[in-house]
Amino acid sequence: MRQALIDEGGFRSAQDVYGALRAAGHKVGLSTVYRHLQAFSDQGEADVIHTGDGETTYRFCGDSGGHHHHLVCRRCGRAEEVESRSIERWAEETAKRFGYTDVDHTVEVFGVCAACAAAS
Amino acid sequence: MRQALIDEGGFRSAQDVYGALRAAGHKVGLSTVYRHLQAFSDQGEADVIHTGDGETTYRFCGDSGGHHHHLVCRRCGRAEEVESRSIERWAEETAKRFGYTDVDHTVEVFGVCAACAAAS
DNA sequence: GGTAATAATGAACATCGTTATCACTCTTAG
DNA sequence: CTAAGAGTGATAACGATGTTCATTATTACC
Repeated sequence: MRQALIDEGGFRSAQDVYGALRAAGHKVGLSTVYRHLQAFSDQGEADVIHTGDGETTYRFCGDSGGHHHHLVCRRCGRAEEVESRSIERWAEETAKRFGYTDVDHTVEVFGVCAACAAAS
Repeated sequence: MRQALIDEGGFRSAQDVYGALRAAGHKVGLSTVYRHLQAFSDQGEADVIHTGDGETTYRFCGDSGGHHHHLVCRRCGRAEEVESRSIERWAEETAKRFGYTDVDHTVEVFGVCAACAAAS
């Protein structure tokens, strides 16, 4: 199961993973997929991105615990882990300037990867 | 209706707006609220943020068309419009470095505003 | 090995936000 | 006044996710 998500490589929705597993012949329930995906996310083993259309997508992430963001291909879901100290600093500083505390932030960059661009 | 969203001040879900209108005595349907909110968003009159728990929140935004991000209070929904040329530059540059095109990005900062922090 | 306790599973159902239907009303043009 | 068109809202439909619970797999202990 863990392997399934790893194999997918990019950000995938629960239903995607479920479909892939079923297609591969595994008899697995949707509930189980959701459960595991959430567990992975809770343990920091997987990164989560909420797409604009209400889907939650997961991706196995080696750098557990490390704070980072993603550059995601909106066609195939492939993602690069990116990091920027300056972004973190900017967020902190901006929040402080307006008197906000307990700060958190989401930063995701979407685009079309070279492979997908070539394919079209 | 437009006024209702303006009055709310911060990011509010369709259901919130619906509730506020009903509470104010207006007889309005949920469908209509959704329709208008989406229309505002389409016309760029309102900004949209998808919260982590699958809700879509809207906020009336003066700076129509201008690209900006938000510093949002996760308690009361109040929001400050923030802007950072450096963030835009970083996103562009990062995408280019990995060969991604047709780039877009979401940047939202969440925290607890001074008022809400004081209230607790 | 055998057995009891425990955890994991998955089918069906519940929920929640959102969207589509469609009859009805309100407005506008003639 | 009347007919056409737009807007409205109650309700049903929908898709993603969460929960329930009986069944199955696993582990611990004898």
